[in-house]
Amino acid sequence: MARVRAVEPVLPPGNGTGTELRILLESLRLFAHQGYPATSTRQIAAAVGIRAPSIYEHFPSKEHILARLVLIGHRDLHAAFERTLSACDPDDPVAQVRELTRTHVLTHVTHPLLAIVTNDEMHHLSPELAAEALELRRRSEVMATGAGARGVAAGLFAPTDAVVTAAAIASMGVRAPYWFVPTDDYGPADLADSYANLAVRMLRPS
Amino acid sequence: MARVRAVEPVLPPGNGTGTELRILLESLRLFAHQGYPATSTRQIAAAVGIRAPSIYEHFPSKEHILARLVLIGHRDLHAAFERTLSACDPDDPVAQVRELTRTHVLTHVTHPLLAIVTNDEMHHLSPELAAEALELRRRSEVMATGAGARGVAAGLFAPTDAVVTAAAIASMGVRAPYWFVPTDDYGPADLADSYANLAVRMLRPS
DNA sequence: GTCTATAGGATGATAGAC
DNA sequence: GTCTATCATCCTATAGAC
Repeated sequence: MARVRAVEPVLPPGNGTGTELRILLESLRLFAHQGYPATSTRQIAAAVGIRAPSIYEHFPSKEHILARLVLIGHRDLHAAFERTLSACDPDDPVAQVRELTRTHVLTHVTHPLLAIVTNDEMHHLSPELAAEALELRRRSEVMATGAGARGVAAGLFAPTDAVVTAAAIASMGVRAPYWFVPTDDYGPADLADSYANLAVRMLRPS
Repeated sequence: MARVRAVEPVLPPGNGTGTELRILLESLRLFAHQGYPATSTRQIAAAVGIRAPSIYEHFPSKEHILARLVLIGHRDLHAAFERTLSACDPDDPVAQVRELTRTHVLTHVTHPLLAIVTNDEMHHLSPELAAEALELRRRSEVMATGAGARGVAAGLFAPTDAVVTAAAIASMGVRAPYWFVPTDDYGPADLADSYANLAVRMLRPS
């Protein structure tokens, strides 16, 4: 049973080179398909084309590989949220919610393996190795809920329950990598548009 | 890092008794918190209060324990969908979507550990052991999308894209067990109501 | 149905040569 | 920075006593 389609592992730019990068990419592929505990250092090494002990020249432990991938995933979303908000009219909460939702969905479906490892394997990390990613997640959540709160304050949104609606909007993007298969007719940008429209409809007074 | 709150493991009624049931319950707890590959038969046995080899009197393998839990989870949702649809006016697609969404959310938050194991650990099963659950999932999807299609045919719904909207509605319920903490003021039924209202708003012409 | 003992192999990680 | 050899431990599952 496959958890995700067999796509080539890709990371956002600027996340290592050479053997270190190849360890990250093959770990990304294996962790996404098999899960972190079911993936052995020997499997990672074989996929990279080295022996297992050589991994420890690049990472101090298997857990540190996962921690790095989880951090990359959280940094990717956080940076994208910052770019998105800074490009929005600060007095247009509807646009902010729409664009943040677009960015959330696009980030998840652009790097589906990374999204799955970041969200579904993070719980295997010790608190120490998870801390930095958790802080980035918290700050991303503040940005998203802030946009919703400004819309409520401006009378543009009237959700029955802001927390529940925010969770619903986030759920759509988080689940997308598990089922979405882009086609020539309907690509990632189309899904992002559709979900952004749904998000605004969920928040607007009925 | 916890993937889910520490709640007592519970299964729908009629899923075993005695040692077999206790193996299922402790496996449910451990699989939900640690994942299937990271949970050993010794850990399950210790939680039950027996030795590891005794498990094999009740299940032929560790994988069969997971398969049973995944099957229970899929049966639970499928049976609840059948009850829900049969209690609905066949000519009222809005009520059907509303009640199916309610049932979907309620099923997931009533048995949060089961929902997490069913959805997130199923991919560790071989195709043979996953087959029966997959068929139930397929039939549940047919029921849900059928209700949406009847609403479109009746002119009550006008989703931009029916498949994408259906995925969005399902995503809300699937993610709920990961974050929802019921309180005295806002319980599972309240969340189910909120999400059912959101689902109808997502489908109705704007 | 439960136990002890154990088979047979995989695991994460280290030591030390090159 | 990669290798071979290996440690110490854990794994699922079986054999056979009670």
